[in-house]
Amino acid sequence: MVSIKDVAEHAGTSFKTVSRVINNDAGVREETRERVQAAIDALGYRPNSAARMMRNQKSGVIGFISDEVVTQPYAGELLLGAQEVASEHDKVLMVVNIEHDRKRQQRAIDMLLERRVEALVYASYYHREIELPQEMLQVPSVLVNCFTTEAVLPTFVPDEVQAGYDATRLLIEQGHTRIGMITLNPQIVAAQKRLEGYRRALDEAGIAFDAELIVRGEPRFDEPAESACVESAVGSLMALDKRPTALVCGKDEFAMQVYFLLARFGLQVGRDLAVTSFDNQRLIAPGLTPGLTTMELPHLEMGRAALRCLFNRMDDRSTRLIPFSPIVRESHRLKA
Amino acid sequence: MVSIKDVAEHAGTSFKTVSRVINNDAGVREETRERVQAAIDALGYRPNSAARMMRNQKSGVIGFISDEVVTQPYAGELLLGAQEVASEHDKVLMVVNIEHDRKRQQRAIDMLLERRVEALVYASYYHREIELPQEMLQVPSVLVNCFTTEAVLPTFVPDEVQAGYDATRLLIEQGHTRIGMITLNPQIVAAQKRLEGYRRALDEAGIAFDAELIVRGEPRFDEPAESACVESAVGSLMALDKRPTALVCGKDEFAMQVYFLLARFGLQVGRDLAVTSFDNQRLIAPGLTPGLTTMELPHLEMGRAALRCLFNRMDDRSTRLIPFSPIVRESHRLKA
DNA sequence: TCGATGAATGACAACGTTGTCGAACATTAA
DNA sequence: TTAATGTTCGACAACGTTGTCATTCATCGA
Repeated sequence: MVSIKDVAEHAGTSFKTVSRVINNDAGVREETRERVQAAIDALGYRPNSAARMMRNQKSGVIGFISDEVVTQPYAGELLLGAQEVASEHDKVLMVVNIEHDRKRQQRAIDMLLERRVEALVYASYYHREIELPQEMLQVPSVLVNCFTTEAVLPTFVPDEVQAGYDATRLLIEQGHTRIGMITLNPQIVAAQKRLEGYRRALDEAGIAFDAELIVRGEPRFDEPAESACVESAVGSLMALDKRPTALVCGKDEFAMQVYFLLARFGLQVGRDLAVTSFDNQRLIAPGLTPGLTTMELPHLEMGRAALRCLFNRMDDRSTRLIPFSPIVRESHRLKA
Repeated sequence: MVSIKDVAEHAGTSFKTVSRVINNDAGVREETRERVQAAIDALGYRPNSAARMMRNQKSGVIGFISDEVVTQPYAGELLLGAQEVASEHDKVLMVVNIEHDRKRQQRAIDMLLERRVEALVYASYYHREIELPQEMLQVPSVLVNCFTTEAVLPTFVPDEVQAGYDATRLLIEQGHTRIGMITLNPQIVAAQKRLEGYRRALDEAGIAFDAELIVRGEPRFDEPAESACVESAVGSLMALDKRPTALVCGKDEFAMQVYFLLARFGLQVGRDLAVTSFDNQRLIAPGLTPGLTTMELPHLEMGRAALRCLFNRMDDRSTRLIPFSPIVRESHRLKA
């Protein structure tokens, strides 16, 4: 590889002068600068970042550890937001997908620390508690879409309670009082907190909570995977004496299935049942008829916020709740 | 940061001996090795990869340039396959999303070359022709899911013709002879080649091609975005004197809409119309009833194959067609 | 003509590592 | 005992860069 010395020889200067030129340092005669620049272009010289890193003791790299952010639909936005802010600060992300694997996680962290990352981001694709790799305390770090029992790092998570509240409010405002909910696996944070938001919205509106209206759309971690879960959930709601007139779905996939399942009862979303949901999956939500009103997870914004935090050195250990965006289409209101 | 010299001092040896220990070089007395190891652990020493890179003239990094692989649903699998093979060879990927932006692309390439990547991967999220950044010829490179007019690099793309053929075959084998097709934007490769495969399957089965059965599900690049495109496509198919009994959909999203739209005509997928499609979007295909039979894009395999090619130094400029996987569910056959 | 001043440039060390070579020491054979 | 051999270890240079300091050279005022 061509080095600063080769350029110097070609330009007939000392290599230090070349260094000055590539760093735009003052104190180089214009004529010399041009001569050096010509040599750089002629030889196709590129500064060696490894050498720079050694001198400057800075890598310019931020480590991004994710369980499966990259492979999960829409969650990649998180990465996108992070990349955007990083590159504004002339940093690059080094992304490693560890796939929930302990060994890979350790290897990833070792590798990143050996590369002298200036900071670490740990991102989960779904909101959950994690066991913090202790090495993360050695460099400025943030958690995104995940958290630890005791808050030891700046943490950015979606505001699930608010989202549950908003999704329910949209229906209440349309006059509904019998509002069903198809929940996610109750062991995950989103399921619990969104239900909490749902109850808060009912309370506030003076609507009594009815446990019959809460049904599960997916199995618990310890239960066998079951494809018909949403089907039986919808079935049990429809079997009620007083059927719900509106439904909050735990995710857009549930909503999609609801659109289909309703047909069995001669019902239609948007005519007989109002629906809201969570995620705003681009593949599903806009393509349904009527378009699905859904709460979009703030992935992009979490990615951005986390990196801004790193650059602002706000290592205050606090947990920031990032709001969902309501994507209002038609499914939450009924047409006569 | 603690260096090899600090460790040496702590262990009472020369720093060269420490180097030998961390590299597992022969010729270190067991007792010395243990003493050094203890010092390493005590000080929390980690080798500085920048210094190693300088000495060894190797970065251990492979650059991965993508337009939007990360943000697009399922296409992240491509990245996953690449990462898998890379890490088998003790290399790390440095991923940069350039979002179809010329400047970002240039910045990304400069950055990667300055970091002395050992190879470059250029991946597009949808199969298309690209303009090759000339700098890619400076290091071993491969193209994934994209290609150049003149083949100058090893290229890995999905076998669209075969997929079109297979998707159609599945229906022909069920006895269908009136097979409609909802195509993607005809300006993209997938649309053209899959249609070619469709025609080949018909020819082979002795079924006459009928242009009326080919309708467009999405606008061309130069047309305004239109959400009702699939709707009118299905409408025109249903208005035919001889309606098709089977349908090949350009993507799972089309299929999803078809499931809904059919209801307007009192028809049902799986009873009145057999359907196949492309992509196997995890969010959609398994959740439809009946389950959608669809051709899965070989993203994972393309990622793997591309990196294997890099490691095998097979820079033969040839184009490798990677086969789709037929994901057979129920939608391609009709129940009485 | 001289020293003083400032601008332009170069010599050198250092960053942390590994390859090369030689030195020190122990062991073996004669 | 001596020489030969092998084992263990350290001194030194080099990788490509930038910061520090010194040197060269032209210019200027006295």
